[in-house]
Amino acid sequence: MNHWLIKSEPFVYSFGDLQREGKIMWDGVRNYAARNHLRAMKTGDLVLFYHSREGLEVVGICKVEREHYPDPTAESGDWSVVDFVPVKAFQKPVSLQTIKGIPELQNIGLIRIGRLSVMPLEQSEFNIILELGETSL
DNA sequence: GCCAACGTTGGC
DNA sequence: GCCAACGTTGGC
Repeated sequence: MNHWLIKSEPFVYSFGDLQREGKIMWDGVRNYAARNHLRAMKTGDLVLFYHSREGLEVVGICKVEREHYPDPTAESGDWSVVDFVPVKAFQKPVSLQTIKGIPELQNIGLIRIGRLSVMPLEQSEFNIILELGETSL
């Protein structure tokens, strides 16, 4: 089982939207690094959901329900989507500021590669963020 | 609104 | 195949 973190602008699509709708096809990724991470996701992998631009915090957990398939919104190029379903919202959102203050989290993509929208996490990193969010599976 | 970081494009 | 110019993302 692998662990991941995805970013979304909440005014475009929020974790609350995912909870309401029950499922989302994660389309529109047009960055090769992010696409390759999508393709590496396996059914059941756990994914943290981060709100970018507004909120700036990890707000919930979702999981991969369907592994990658071609992005139907792509007019050209070789792009992929996966389907996510919500698992649970964090008891307490974990802010970017908090994450920046944790030495063990300095290597995550969220800190190191600001523009990356889909990134892998070590299990240890995933667990630390869950703890900070006062949330367990 | 600014700007740093990064990816992409296109001329050579 | 290099690299300058440009566009986009996203924190501040």
